[in-house]
Amino acid sequence: MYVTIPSEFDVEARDSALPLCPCNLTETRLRGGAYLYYEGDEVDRLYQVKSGVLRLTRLLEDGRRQVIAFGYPGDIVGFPSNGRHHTDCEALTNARLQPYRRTTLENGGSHPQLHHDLLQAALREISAMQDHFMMLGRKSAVEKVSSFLCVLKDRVGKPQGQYAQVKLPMSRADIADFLGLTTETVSRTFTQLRKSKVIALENIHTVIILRPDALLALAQGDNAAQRAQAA
Amino acid sequence: MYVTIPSEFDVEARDSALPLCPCNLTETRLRGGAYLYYEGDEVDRLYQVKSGVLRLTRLLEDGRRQVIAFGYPGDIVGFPSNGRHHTDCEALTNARLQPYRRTTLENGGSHPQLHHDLLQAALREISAMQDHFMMLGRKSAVEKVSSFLCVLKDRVGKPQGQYAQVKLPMSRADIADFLGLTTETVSRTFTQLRKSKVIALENIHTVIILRPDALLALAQGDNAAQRAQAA
DNA sequence: CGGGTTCTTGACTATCTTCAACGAAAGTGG
DNA sequence: CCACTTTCGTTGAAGATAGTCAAGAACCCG
Repeated sequence: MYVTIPSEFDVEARDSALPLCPCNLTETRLRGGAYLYYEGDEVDRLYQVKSGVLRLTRLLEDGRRQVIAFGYPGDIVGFPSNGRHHTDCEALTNARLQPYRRTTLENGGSHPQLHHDLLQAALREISAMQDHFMMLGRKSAVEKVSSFLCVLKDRVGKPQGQYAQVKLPMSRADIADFLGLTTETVSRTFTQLRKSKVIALENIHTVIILRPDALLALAQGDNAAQRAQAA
Repeated sequence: MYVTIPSEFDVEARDSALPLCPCNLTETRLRGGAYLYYEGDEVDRLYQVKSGVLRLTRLLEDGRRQVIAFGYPGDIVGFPSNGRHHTDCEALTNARLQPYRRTTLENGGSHPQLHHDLLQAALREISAMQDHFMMLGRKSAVEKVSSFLCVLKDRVGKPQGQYAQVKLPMSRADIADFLGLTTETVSRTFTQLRKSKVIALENIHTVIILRPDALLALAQGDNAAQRAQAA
């Protein structure tokens, strides 16, 4: 999952559910905290998340970390480059995964439909990552955090009374490393959104979206919304 | 082209030259300043850059811009998502391009080898973009600019006496929008590198790399290098 | 319950941006 | 070809945003 602003051109083709799966392999299960693969590992399988949440990370020698993506249900993780994984992948919660052979992606073979679908998933991945560039390069802390919550609301928000509830299985540090911020800034931004009644925190890992419209405005850098909120 | 730190795992498979091309279509030529496609256009062809430099951009409603990538010789641009382009693409210089049919990427058809190569290019694109995330999210201005120059030196640097020369066909604003900075910061960082004799500017669009080792150290956030340079 | 981790908050600082001015370069039209 | 205009790049000063360092609170887990 990347933080993408659904563009006008995608409205048609939103993959709301999980397609794929004329399955050749049986489901993989992973416990929260377990690693699915490490950077440098030879790629044997790709996986589509069926339930649970994964976290893909890369490290710099000096310890700086970037969370590349979170893997939510429907997402496909493990695309190879030169046959290898280029991130670490950890399960943040218990997770169920549908594996696909790397050869199905790369050669197709006996599964032309699946081959095609995996390729399309890779292409959508490229486009989604481009959106994420915009976020990392050009958005403020408030915009980043608000965008993040908006995307999660749309993808995995659950109705909770008249509001939407979003569970955050990842730590503040994970969110920070995903958005290019520090944990302190993420924490402060949550506080700020909470104080301005845009969200509420049911507990540390559960957010209630009180004013989705305001959150969206903040996500898109609406300056009026920023000022109203500061007051 | 993204700013990627060539990882230890890629050393094997560096595609130094341009492979591909068991060509089905004839070369396209583009004048500097001309657009190859716009965001939202239906994708008909992908293109491999044979000469010249392209610039891929996305815009936000409020005018903020992100340069997604520069297309240098060997790079492939125009990967579709849901059949459409998700960036604008402009030629920064006159350019020659090898077109490939979108159907060759998506269906293969009569060109299985080409189909495979295009797919591999898409997968390498994903990995390179992941590197670039790290840059946008976690690097300082000096690290970003130094990394950028290092990558260009390795990809398109020309020997100039005992030094390497790098041409920058793009504007400072393009570099800034690529690295997530402002033009002022890019300009100041160039000045800083110039004053510390790591680089020299032959003219505004031509950089001489005087101390590649120092540049690399700065690119990787070597703090000793930073301090030495500040002094 | 206790110890360790994670989250929040505060005070301070650094980095980068913003705003503004100026000079250099490049494009335009007589 | 030269003057004029416009764009682009550089520099300075001031300000804002996010980062750092540090401490305390909340949470988690055995």
